[in-house]
Amino acid sequence: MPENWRDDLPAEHGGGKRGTLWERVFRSPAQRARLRDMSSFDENDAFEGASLAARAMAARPAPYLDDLNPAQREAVEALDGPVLMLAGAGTGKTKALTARIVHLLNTGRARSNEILSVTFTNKAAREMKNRVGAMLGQSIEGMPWLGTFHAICVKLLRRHAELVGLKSNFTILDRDDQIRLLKQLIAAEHIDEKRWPARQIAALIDGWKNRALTPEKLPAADAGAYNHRGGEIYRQYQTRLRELNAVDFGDLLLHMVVIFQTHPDVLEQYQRWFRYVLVDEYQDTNVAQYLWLRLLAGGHRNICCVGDDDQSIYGWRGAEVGNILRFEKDFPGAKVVRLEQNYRSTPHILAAASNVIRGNEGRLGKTLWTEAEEGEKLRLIGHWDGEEEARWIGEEIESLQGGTRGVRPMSLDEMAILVRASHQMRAFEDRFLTIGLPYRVIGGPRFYERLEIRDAMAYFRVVVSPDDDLAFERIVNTPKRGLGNVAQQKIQTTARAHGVPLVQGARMLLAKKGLGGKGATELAQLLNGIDRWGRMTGDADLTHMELAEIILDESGYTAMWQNDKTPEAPGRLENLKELVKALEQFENLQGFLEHVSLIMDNESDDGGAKVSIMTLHAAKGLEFPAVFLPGWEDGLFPSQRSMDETGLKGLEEERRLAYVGITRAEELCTISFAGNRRVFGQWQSQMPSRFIDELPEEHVEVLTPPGLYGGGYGAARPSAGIEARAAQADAYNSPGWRRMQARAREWGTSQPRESRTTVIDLDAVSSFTVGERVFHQKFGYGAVTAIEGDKVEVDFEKASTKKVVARFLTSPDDIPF
DNA sequence: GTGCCCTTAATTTTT
DNA sequence: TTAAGGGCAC
Repeated sequence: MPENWRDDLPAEHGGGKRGTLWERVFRSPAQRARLRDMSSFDENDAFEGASLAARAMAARPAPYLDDLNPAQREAVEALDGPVLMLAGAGTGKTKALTARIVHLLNTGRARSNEILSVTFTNKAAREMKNRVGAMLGQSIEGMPWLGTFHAICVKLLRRHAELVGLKSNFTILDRDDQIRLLKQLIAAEHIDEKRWPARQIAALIDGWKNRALTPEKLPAADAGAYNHRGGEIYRQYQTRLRELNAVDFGDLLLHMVVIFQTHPDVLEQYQRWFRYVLVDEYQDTNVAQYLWLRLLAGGHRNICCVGDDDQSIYGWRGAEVGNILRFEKDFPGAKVVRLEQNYRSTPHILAAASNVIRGNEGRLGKTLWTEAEEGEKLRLIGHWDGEEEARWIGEEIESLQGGTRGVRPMSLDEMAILVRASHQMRAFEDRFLTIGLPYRVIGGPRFYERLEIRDAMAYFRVVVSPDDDLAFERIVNTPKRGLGNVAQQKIQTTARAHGVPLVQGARMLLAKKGLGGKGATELAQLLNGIDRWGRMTGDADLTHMELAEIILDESGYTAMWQNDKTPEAPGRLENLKELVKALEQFENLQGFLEHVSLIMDNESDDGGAKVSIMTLHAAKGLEFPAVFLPGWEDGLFPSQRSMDETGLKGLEEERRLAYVGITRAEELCTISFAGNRRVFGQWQSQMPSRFIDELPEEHVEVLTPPGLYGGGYGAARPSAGIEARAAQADAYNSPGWRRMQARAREWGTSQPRESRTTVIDLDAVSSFTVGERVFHQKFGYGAVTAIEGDKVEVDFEKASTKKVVARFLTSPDDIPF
């Protein structure tokens, strides 16, 4: 594999090997093109890229420019030097970005393999490739350096792996592998995994890598995290990864940054090769990505970053809004172009979104405008509880299908429900199942993250590279082979003692009869299988799909699910079939694995119109004629946790999330909240989201909440416990209640005149002091011993010391007896 | 070694 | 409430 790497680079740097084998194996050009697009090493790209550029140049006139509005055109034509394209929601960002690539080719500034364009998701990369192809009027070949940060870093790192102590065929670990590895290290360090979960250190390490911190550079404060062992575990983890010849996702970037920083010659090469750099969704870059970009663009400064500071919603996973806010300082003399003409939403929707986002400090600032007709105002409605909200939205969706209230009839495909947290989806799914409304959930566990798929892939991994220890560990006792903890321990010990991979260790263990009975027989059989399947990879008479099936059948994996009687089993078998089908598009198992470790998405849909349900995060970049935004309640949205953990910063990110939500809507946007909601099985009263106050009234229509006037209002009320009664006293003084009242007066609409809604003032209950006496429904009385964000450690009188969420604690004084 | 029960905790998630 | 993971008993 590594010998192909030069082909992505300009001819003077190598290349030359033309794909003879390639052509022999794949007869149709279309098939070759598809494969090239998917596999990670692109033979011929340099060659085809150059010819594509040449052809593009021949077509001098630039009709794609005529399609652009003045701002877009300005951003497209400013080819040299740093450019920041501030692209508001729905302002034709991708169009401008693709036009810019085409323009670079068309003017002969760069050949297609000299342009580095990075995105965050594979989906975005795919779309860009397609659109560049469409604009050029030919297929998508020849943009070898258009891809995600991670995909591009894999390609680069494979070439320079030895500079960071890896071999170029390193494997990429996913989250599961990462956790498994860390658990081993934690156990070896005799750290109590219950008190210090592996997930926690994994999150810390991810965070450090996002900030481009190697173990050596880790500040003392960080190293002291995780019970003073964080830095040490991190160091061990990195060492272990090197031993395994593996990297995690964070490493892909981190290693490249380190290489660029410590090998100026390498960096210089790439600075010359990538004559133009383009970055999509710049507001989502983390420190490592930022450094990587700054290093690469450091010479010529031909960097164009596209983004929208108002849509930065990934701070919790390391994104730094600061990167985009600071752009002009980082690149003095940068040209900043604002795309403000919106082609998506009505004026009402834009006005509402703008007014909400105005509440944030330190924005770069944009004013979205549109030529669209006025359309419907946003609609706001309150409900008694979450179930009623789901019921109402279900009915509303059905009436929208037929056309209602002056809105044209809409297909279910044109409607979406966007929630803050995925647990909110349940109410809708339940409801829609009962009324038979077709829906699809977007996001959620991805195809390649499913248990059976990961197991199957672990089998493939072991077959392709028998020293993949993590994969071997995963499948050694799946299906059950009588190789439990003890047997696995023995294999580990033997392998460690001889410094060999587990598969070999297992062999040695068998050879010296270190394992008896059923386990020994089964293990021998498995090892034989791995051997045999491995040899079959070279068998010309066997397609890799057939091989995959053989592996899954002979290993007993398929049988395991066939014998499984749980309701999920048939679905899992179905998924396995799909997996084998997916293999078809690849040259061999190896190529497939390579691809899959980076590309974890799969959207299969059986057609038919459906309402989409997804989180606000998943909705970024999408648009729908009709959007429902349920659950606008303080604590849920904005999320209490977000505010507790990061304070104002968190609140502002939540506000951006609100902005993203509203701006997904093209024609109709409906916001709703519920007065009561079941949270962790307990009824809780909610107050309307503070973001509702930020909606400009002249653009909002308040719908009369029907449920609040019909009979059974009191009857439907869930039984109020002590907590609820305690809070009732304060209900009429709570900010939420006052807000509702004020609203109703102001807007002259009929908000509930009388409500038995019991509102707990969340601000009041979450502030405790050390030493304070508190009450917990389950554990009784206790004294606060420590406070950590929204978690409070309490020494309970009738139970041990526990960490509990502050929300579940009350001050004893509040409870009227 | 497997299976069941109990404890525990509970946003957002791409690569 | 529910889901997942760990510990314990068979």
